[in-house]
Amino acid sequence: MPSSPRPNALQSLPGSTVQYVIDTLSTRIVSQEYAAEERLPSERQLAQDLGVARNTVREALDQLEERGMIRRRAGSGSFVTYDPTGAREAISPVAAETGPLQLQVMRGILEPEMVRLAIVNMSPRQIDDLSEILSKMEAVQADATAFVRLEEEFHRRIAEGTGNPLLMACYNLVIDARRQSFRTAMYRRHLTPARIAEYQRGYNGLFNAIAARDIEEASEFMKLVLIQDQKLLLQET
Amino acid sequence: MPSSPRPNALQSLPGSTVQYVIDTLSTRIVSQEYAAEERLPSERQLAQDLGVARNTVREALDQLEERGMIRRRAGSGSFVTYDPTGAREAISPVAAETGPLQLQVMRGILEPEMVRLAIVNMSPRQIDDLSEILSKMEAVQADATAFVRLEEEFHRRIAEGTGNPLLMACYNLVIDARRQSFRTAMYRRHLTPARIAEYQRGYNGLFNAIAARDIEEASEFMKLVLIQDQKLLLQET
DNA sequence: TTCTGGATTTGGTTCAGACCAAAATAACGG
DNA sequence: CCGTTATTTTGGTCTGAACCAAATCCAGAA
Repeated sequence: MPSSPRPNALQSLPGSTVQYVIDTLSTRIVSQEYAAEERLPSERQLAQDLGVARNTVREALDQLEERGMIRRRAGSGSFVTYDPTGAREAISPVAAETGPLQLQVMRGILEPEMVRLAIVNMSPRQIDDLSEILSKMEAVQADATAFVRLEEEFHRRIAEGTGNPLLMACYNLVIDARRQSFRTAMYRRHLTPARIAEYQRGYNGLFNAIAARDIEEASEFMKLVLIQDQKLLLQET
Repeated sequence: MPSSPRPNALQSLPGSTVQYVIDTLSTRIVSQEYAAEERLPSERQLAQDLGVARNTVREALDQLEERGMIRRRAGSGSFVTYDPTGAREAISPVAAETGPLQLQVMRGILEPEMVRLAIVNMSPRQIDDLSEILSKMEAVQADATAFVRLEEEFHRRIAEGTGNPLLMACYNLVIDARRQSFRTAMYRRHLTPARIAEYQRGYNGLFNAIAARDIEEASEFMKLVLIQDQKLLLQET
């Protein structure tokens, strides 16, 4: 019985059948028929329900995944990652497929060298700007989200301080991935006031080293912050 | 008759069979086995030649199309749109404003670490592919442009070997900048056959170190190639 | 020769089925 | 009650086949 539960989708539409599945599913997601962060039916189930082949469902899910509406885990299922209520920022495809560990690896490569370059290139004015960011960071008590935003800005300023456009472009990708990681992995859960204070000490030391143009010290502090991030990462199961 | 011209691809590799087709075709394109702007064999033909299903060939072509290496016209065929001479490729804004020195700095940061990661992540198949590129590089006598293209492909494969999408994305920016730099600075002026031979020795050592999974050795060879590039750079006024 | 119309080739889409590997779940033994 | 093992579920990949529509090719008519 391969007949036709579905009226007809084989007409007129651009890339018709797959598009039909995409439209159907994305509508259900946006309308929260499939709630955020919850599982949607298995591919085989969807194929049967919609009266199409599993292949077709897969292709539709591929595109939804690229759009950042769902996330898939082999053996587990497909999950909605679309938050209709919240700030909907476009996530780059790279960020989406970068895991927390891969992010840490990349940061471990870039950041220590980046701060070295920044130190020998930053103008006093840029350092002043940095200190302003630091002040705001030190004012934060418990607002994890605000703190992470400021961290991001702090890092971005350091990248700018290198004066290397290629490095800045690369680091922007890293920042995107980091923001994405923060959203999905829910760092904030573990970013307690005590830990924030710990980070503040790290960044304070980092800034002082930069202001003093102490390259090795700054590089070490940069690694320290990275290690703190890693600890936070390991807190999660 | 559907048997196996190709040894076996059904093992272990991440997305293996499709990847095999992608690698095979992109290598042929880069090495100009399929000349620029010319037709490549039909999907059905390729499927038969490579011993895979047409579906698989299609998926590979999809990705090559996304990379901008080919263009397809229904009823007509698939055509190479990759110009190894670099005549009219869109240069990213970053590449445009990145200087040769800044490029070298960035490569110095990324490449030695990249090859480390690649060594512990590359599958034997990926290493085989790498050796194939190397062979083509060693066959080059005096064609500087072709050699640089192959270098680029060699590096790209190493970046892919890390399995880190974020790193790959970053390194793609580096490659763009490098290509741009090559065009403007006219490396080829100084890329004499003698120097090409020098590079070939460097890459040969690099590959052997990778194949032997000798991390430190590989990292050193990677730096060596970089230094050779720097020398070439200094030749220019 | 030129034009026209069908046959052929080529990419585009969908289907149905098979097998794999990772994850989750159930069953079992301590 | 917990830990371990077997089973099932789920996404991931590949195959082979069929049909469509756009381009192209080619033979026959004007």
